[in-house]
Amino acid sequence: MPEKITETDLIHALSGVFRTYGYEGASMALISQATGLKKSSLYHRFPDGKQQMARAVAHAISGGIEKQALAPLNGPGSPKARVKQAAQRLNTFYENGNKPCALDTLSIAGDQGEATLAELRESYDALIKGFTNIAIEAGTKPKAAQQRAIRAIVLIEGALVVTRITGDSDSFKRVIKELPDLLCDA
Amino acid sequence: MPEKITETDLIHALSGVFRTYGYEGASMALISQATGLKKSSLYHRFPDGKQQMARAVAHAISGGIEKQALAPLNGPGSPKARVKQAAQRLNTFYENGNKPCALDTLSIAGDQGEATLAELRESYDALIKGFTNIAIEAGTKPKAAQQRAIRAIVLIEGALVVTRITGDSDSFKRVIKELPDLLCDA
DNA sequence: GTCTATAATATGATAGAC
DNA sequence: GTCTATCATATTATAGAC
Repeated sequence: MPEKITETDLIHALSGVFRTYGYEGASMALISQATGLKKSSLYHRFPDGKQQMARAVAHAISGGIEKQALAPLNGPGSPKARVKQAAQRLNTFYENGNKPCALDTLSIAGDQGEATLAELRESYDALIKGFTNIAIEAGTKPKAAQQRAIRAIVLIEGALVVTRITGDSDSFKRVIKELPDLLCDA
Repeated sequence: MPEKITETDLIHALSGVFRTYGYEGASMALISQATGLKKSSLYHRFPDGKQQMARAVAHAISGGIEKQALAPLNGPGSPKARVKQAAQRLNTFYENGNKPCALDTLSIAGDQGEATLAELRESYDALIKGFTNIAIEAGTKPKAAQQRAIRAIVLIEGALVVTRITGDSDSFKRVIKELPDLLCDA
């Protein structure tokens, strides 16, 4: 008797496929393989098909960034120590730079739909917000703090692209390492 | 009577489609529309089909980066002034940050083939080489110069991703503006 | 909730006329 | 060199059994 796969595991598997192959590259065949569910079962869970799956992934990521990756930013310790912890979680989330970011691969022109793109923008905003606040707390003026936050995301996304091209995750490791100073130093 | 479209125009149109939609998203229908050639005509020019088209685009870009975008780096003027000119050409090439980079969209997992990926890596190497040399000429030690070059590419690629997500090209403009100092300052 | 089977369409690719 | 017409396959999606 087939068991019901949990929503969490399902979204995680979907996330892996969409992040790795992008929206157009993530065929139902690949998705079926990655989730262990037949196509018809996937349509039972997501009646609107691939677009709804991508939307769910983007939504889960936007929530996960706030509640998982950036959680340490609101915890105890100095701002720099908290950024260090968040950076480590980001490092895990991106598998040392070897797993693409959905903000990149899912935002490429295609049929993913405006709702998914809106969710991606929310993820971006959540990151900006988290990074900006910690930079402010570390003593940077709001406007400059936001510039630092944007710069942090630019560096993360760029390093992930470079890692994908070169196969060398050094630049990503470097960005993760520099993140605390980038956001908190005077 | 149908005229023969030039190789240059053809590659340029192909480049636009692949950069915008990625390899999987660049369907033959889209390619046909963008080039003005029917699918069979495209197969006449590229007997190996889509993979060969992507390869040709990646190859043209790797050549174009050296001979077009980075040409000012070997011209007259101070290192910083030369970088400024190259940055302007890159700004044009990326259409103020609104056109994706092939290194990003064409490197996403799919059927593009190893040859295309190898060409992308050559493009990356050409950029690294050009940026590293000018940084050395500006007085930076080779090892540090290469780190600056990598950082420059990370920033460019990251800013293009952020611009695609937000629709705001400010971060890309900023990177273009900062490029001379980034590569040449002490 | 998952499955097998099937449908309708889009896809990459080819044959042959002009 | 480009075209129309066609092919085989892969694609997204649905119907209905268990």
